[in-house]
Amino acid sequence: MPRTDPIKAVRGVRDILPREIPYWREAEKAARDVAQRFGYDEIVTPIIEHAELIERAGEDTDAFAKELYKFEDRGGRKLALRPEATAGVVRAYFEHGLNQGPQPSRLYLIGPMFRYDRPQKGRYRQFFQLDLEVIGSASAALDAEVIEVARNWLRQVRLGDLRIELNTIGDSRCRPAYLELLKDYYRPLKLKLSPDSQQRLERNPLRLLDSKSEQDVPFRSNAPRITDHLCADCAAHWALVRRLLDSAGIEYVLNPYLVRGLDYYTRTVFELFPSGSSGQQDALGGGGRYDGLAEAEGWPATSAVGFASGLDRVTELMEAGDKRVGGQPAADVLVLPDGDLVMEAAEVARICRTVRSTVVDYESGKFTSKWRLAEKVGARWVVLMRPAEAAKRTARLREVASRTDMAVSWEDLPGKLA
RNA sequence: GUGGCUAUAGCUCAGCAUGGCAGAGCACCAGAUUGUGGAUCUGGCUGUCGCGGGUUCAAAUCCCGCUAGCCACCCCA
Repeated sequence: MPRTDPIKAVRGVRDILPREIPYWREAEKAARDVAQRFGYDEIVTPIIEHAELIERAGEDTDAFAKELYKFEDRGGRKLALRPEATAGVVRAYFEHGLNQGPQPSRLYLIGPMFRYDRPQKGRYRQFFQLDLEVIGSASAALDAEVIEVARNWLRQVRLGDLRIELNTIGDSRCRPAYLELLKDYYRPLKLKLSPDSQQRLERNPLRLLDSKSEQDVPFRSNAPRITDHLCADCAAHWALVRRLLDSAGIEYVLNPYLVRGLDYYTRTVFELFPSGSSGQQDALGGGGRYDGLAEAEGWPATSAVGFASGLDRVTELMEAGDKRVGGQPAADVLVLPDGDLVMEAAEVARICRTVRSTVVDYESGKFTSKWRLAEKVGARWVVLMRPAEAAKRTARLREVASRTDMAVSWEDLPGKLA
């Protein structure tokens, strides 16, 4: 028989091992707690959507062209694995008439997203996001609220030491004129720009502002700023968002070079970073207002604002910052039979389990060395069973920390352990 | 998608330049010892050396291809 290769995980996806699970649980619980306190309802949408739903949002960006998991199902439908939550949530909002209820709808979603990207640490092809969306209101107060929810969540998972970067990118009334100004500024400099930026100049000039290339950086400080060219409504909105954040005691830094990749974004954009970091790939999350998306997807024009955060990175930082040694105990009680006491040990474990989590070490082996296992399991008590005692339905109960040791009848174990 | 680095035991890695018996620490298993305990000592197990091909008497080592991970870029909806 030829040997077959063992089948490994698909490129770019990963297993979340038991050691990491407590952080995921904690992050999710904190998200639900905070979201619910602000009146957000959970929504679950499918992982697969019509490819067109996703593609409408950003037709000619690289991201959608190259990084979308796209396939045909057996019925010939062109489908995609969702690369983000917003498009699906907005679809569901209209499709099920949430737009007919009280406005706005405050929604949150936790789940896996998929992008066919070249993998790196913290960048997986399947990754998990917490997503918040407030659909059906243009109020600046909601821009600030979403930021506050995001910040409170990160605080609750001990990542509250944040730098919140904030900017506005105008709307369909004032941005086109600004983009022309920006192009006019950069065109004479074109040959001095990086090759990437030369390409972006006509197609997506906003991205020149957040280029990381050393060639490009010197020119941007003299570039026109959107904040000097906002229409009256956008300027008022922008001022109000900042006032609301100020009065909420939320600190932020204005970053005139913070932009978002897609056209449907309007007005407020923001990103949250751990305070120490500077790299853009360290972002814990980001979001903004997207008053143009609903219309791009064929629904009535509807204002909305949202936030998304990668749970993979958040849980990674939670774990890195966790001073506690060792994991959660897997069980409180370890039953340790000495010799052939399988039936008896199972019965004693069943008794202990009425009050405490309990495991039995059924493996035969040197009795004395089994103490190590008690430590590894994190047990607080060990129940020692020897044949002579077992015959009388008694055992020795030892408390690991205090090293106390007493003879106990099986029936008294729950009382002692409680 | 582009460029670079890497892949050897469950984990962290040495060995590779200059081809010649597959190694260490940790972990695991067993034994001894410590008042039945985390320490110490002794012994042991664990390898398609990422995969495939080539060169060679001989390949973990050199060459080519592939796969995967990591770093930077790109992207970040």
